[in-house]
Amino acid sequence: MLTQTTINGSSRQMLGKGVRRGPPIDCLPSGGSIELMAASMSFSRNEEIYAEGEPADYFYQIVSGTVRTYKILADGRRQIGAFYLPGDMFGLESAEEHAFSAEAIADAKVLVIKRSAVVALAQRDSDVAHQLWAVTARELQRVQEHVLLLIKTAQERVVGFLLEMAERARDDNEVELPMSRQDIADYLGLTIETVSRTLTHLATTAAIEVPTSRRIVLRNRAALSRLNA
Amino acid sequence: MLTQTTINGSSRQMLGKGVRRGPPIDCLPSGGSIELMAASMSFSRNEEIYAEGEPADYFYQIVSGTVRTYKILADGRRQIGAFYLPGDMFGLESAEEHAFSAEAIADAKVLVIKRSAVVALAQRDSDVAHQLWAVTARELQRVQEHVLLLIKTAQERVVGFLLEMAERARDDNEVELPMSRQDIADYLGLTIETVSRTLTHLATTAAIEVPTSRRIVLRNRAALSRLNA
DNA sequence: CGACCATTTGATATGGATCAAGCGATGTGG
DNA sequence: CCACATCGCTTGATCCATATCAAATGGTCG
Repeated sequence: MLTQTTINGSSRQMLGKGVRRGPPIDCLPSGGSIELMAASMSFSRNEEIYAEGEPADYFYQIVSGTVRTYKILADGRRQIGAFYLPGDMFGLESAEEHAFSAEAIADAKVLVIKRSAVVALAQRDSDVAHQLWAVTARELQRVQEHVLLLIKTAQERVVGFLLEMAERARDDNEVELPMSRQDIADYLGLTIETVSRTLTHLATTAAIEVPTSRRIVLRNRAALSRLNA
Repeated sequence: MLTQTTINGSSRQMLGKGVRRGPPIDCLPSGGSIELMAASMSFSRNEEIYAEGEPADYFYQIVSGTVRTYKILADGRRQIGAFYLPGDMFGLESAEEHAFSAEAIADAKVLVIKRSAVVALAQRDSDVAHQLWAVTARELQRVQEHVLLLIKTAQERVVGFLLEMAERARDDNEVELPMSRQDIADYLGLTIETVSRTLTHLATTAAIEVPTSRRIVLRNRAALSRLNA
């Protein structure tokens, strides 16, 4: 369990769009396996899934749509921690409370699992425990790569982002971006203008093609990899 | 087990300074608890503990000294991932192989535990499994805070670094820095000059005092916190 | 004492931010 | 169905924080 396939196979009982801040009711049969405890929830564009500082009582896995996690700094700057795509799990970052807020970027369907149930199951089933650890370790690795992105030049960051998204996409030469330029900028620690200019520049050098602002075709992987430092 | 106190209490069998790349021999009694499986190793200043890409067969915990983990980018830039102080565990970041290299900053004594032994124990003992997860989750949180540092201004980064170090020190108003300015710069994604100038500036404004280059006294926490954004 | 290394300080250059305006797509009301 | 407002994105001009290049200072060890 806790893997994409297993959990994905269990979607049922939509709690319905528009249910906000209302974590799933405990009305599901608490069978012996995790999937029986998962509830599906839907969130519309820009709807909050949870807020920073809230008790982290649930784990989440994306069924469809995209989610961003973020933090607002004291001076209003927003840092996006991650983008989560279908199959990705999120919300298990912290201990007692969420370190980041989470919002749907586009309408999203999400599986929600009670944290305590998973933890309890993990206590009995060492496989579950191991997977819990593995998911967290993978997330750790992702954040470490994010750190490496943030020390690079603007061009390297944008290229790194495109390559990352391409890797996660079906066709890894064409990326459909669910997020806005502002989201990308806040993820990369750049301004929207710099992101835009960089994309334009990459298109000028024929490394990429931008048929529509949300769709990017990687034309020259070699060149991009080179620019990735 | 896996906690600082338990493991710390078990240091024995120094494999000796100068043993390089030689993970501990499996000569220790593999009793039922982790501490019986821990070997102590010593590393001198700048000595490599493990390299990026090596199989991650061991977990480490610092007994004394300081360790830095880092990555060298293609163009020679070095990014420091973390500084580990006595009591801290490291090396459990990744799955199969180390994502970062690790070096002793100052002569260090480190407890080394076979990864497979811990994992095996975790399979039987759910407490161990839970702690394994907890340590990884805490590390994840630390890296997330590092990300937040990296999007800030130079002054905010330096102040954030000082506050972080102060928090980890005994006397949280006086910090003894085991690492060089270059290490700090590579941790913060700045140049050595900018770090130096920023410290000088903070000293000028009486927020800190720098009796020697490796010792920093926090004079005005309120001012520092304000500068931390 | 003299050499070496870490750190600081100074002068200048530059990448990306900021401020500002234009453009194209999408949607809304008349 | 068209006029217009809105929103997301791009493009342009200028500014500034930090990098870069260079040199001076200070501390440590043989």
